[in-house]
Amino acid sequence: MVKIRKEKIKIRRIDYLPARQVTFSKRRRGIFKKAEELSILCESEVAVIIFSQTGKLFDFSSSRYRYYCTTSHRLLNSFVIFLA
Amino acid sequence: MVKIRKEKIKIRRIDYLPARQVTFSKRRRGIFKKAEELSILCESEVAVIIFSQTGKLFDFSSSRYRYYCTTSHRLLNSFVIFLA
DNA sequence: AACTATTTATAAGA
DNA sequence: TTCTTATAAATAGTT
Repeated sequence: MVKIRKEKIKIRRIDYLPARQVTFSKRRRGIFKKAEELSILCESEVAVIIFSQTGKLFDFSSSRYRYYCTTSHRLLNSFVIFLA
Repeated sequence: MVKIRKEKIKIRRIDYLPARQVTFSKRRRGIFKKAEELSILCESEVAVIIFSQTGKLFDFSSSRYRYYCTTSHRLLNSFVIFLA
């Protein structure tokens, strides 16, 4: 039996770590999907860069161009370049 | 009277320019909203970079760090940097 | 990972 | 560009 959500969630930090991790995973996939759809529907270039709280990098790019995304974990430093 | 959508849209290029522009505007806002929500809910850093078909840059970043996003319109060249 | 009621996004119009 | 509204899609909470 599935317990039902009765009201909208508040957009604030999810304190409980396991729930936060699950939401991170679900919504990250959601954004990447939206990004890909936008790029196809509107023939545009879309890139998404996400750092988890632990500094892990997740990225998506629709680019047909040369594309580079990297991170130095310790420095939480990243960059993305598109080149036509 | 609002005409009703009867079925799901296909994810393919929208040929009719005005419709493509409207969709671009709506979905761009949607992604930025999702990006902000993810960053708050999961205390993560999220950046989104979008080029319209005409090369105009739209960007969002949740970063609390130093952040830079730029484009050379003519070259369709962009980069983003996060620095902790 | 799967389920599902509810919320949210959004396509087509106005 | 903003508002409307019905439908599609995302997703929170749980299993």
